[in-house]
Amino acid sequence: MTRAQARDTAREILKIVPLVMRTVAAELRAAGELPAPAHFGLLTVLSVQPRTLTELAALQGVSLPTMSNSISAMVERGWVRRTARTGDRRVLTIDVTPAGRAAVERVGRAAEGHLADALAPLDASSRQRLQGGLSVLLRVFGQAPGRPSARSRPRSGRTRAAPKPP
Amino acid sequence: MTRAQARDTAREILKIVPLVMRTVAAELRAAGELPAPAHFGLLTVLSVQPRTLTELAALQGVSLPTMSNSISAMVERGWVRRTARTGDRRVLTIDVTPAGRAAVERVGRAAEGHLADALAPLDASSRQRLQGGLSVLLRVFGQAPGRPSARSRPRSGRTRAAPKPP
DNA sequence: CGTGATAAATTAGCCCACATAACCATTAGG
DNA sequence: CCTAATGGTTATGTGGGCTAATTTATCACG
Repeated sequence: MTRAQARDTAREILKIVPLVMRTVAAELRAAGELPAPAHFGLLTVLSVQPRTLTELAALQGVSLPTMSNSISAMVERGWVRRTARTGDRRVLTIDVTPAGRAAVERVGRAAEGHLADALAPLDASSRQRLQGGLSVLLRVFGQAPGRPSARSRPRSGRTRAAPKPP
Repeated sequence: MTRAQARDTAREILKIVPLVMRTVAAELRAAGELPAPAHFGLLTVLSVQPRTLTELAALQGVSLPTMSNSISAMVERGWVRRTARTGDRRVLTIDVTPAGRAAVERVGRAAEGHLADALAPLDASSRQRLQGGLSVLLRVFGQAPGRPSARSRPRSGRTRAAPKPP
């Protein structure tokens, strides 16, 4: 892809993606599935197999605190569980509950119901173009590129002022 | 498009679009262009021609208060201006300042720079699929569907009975 | 020509997603 | 042991989105 093509495509993405995002979010909101837009991908990932928090954060391209908070919210909704099933007691394994699987089903159907009206009039050619484009997007953005920073705090070890004896 | 196809596509969109959104937002944030993801489309729309707040809200598919706040933020950044140039003194016309046009240029270039690395390895076929898919998305989500928002408040003149029950 | 409905925009109050910085708890290794 | 590294959580801030309520201006009409 040439530079000029990359630029045009970048601008297209900047223009279109937020629009799609808002539309989908609004539809889910209207369907009473408030907290879905960001949690849906998470649930589908976890449906494949349980993961640790760090894995999830890397897969979704968000920071660890963000993922921790998202998981907390989903735990409160009863969609996932935090369990410590490895030998290392630091790591938590997140897995989906039956309620979580049901939620994926439900949100998927809600989204379908609302998007179908917009998508239905597409002819076969357009549908193929859309799905082809989506698959390319998945390949390009598939797993959180570009945030190599995460784990490299200097932290000179002198931070410990008041130790806390239990 | 069949029902089943619509459902699959809807799920794809739910899975991919937030990913793309986050990635792009993170890149712009890292580039020091914090407030861009949602404002970029706005600036490009306004670059074509000035608009009123209500028009903008409808075009972008957001509520009027949201648009008002976004515009306020952009006014503070010096990217757009609010002027009252119509006969109707209720309506404000929003137009882009030279600084706003420069910002579009700059953000476009920043996004290009960061997306180019991801997009460049695509072959011609993938690029065409991507752009084809984007154009379909634009057609489908092009202008805020779904929010007919039939504001049918049960009108009752000046009733102000219980505004804030704690 | 008032008066009440409607329309355009703003303000106030809330929620969610994301980020950093700082912290606690555990493990690894000299 | 003691120190560094690793996995998660808490604290705090920012921004975009919403609804409800308010303000200001225009319009329809008896």
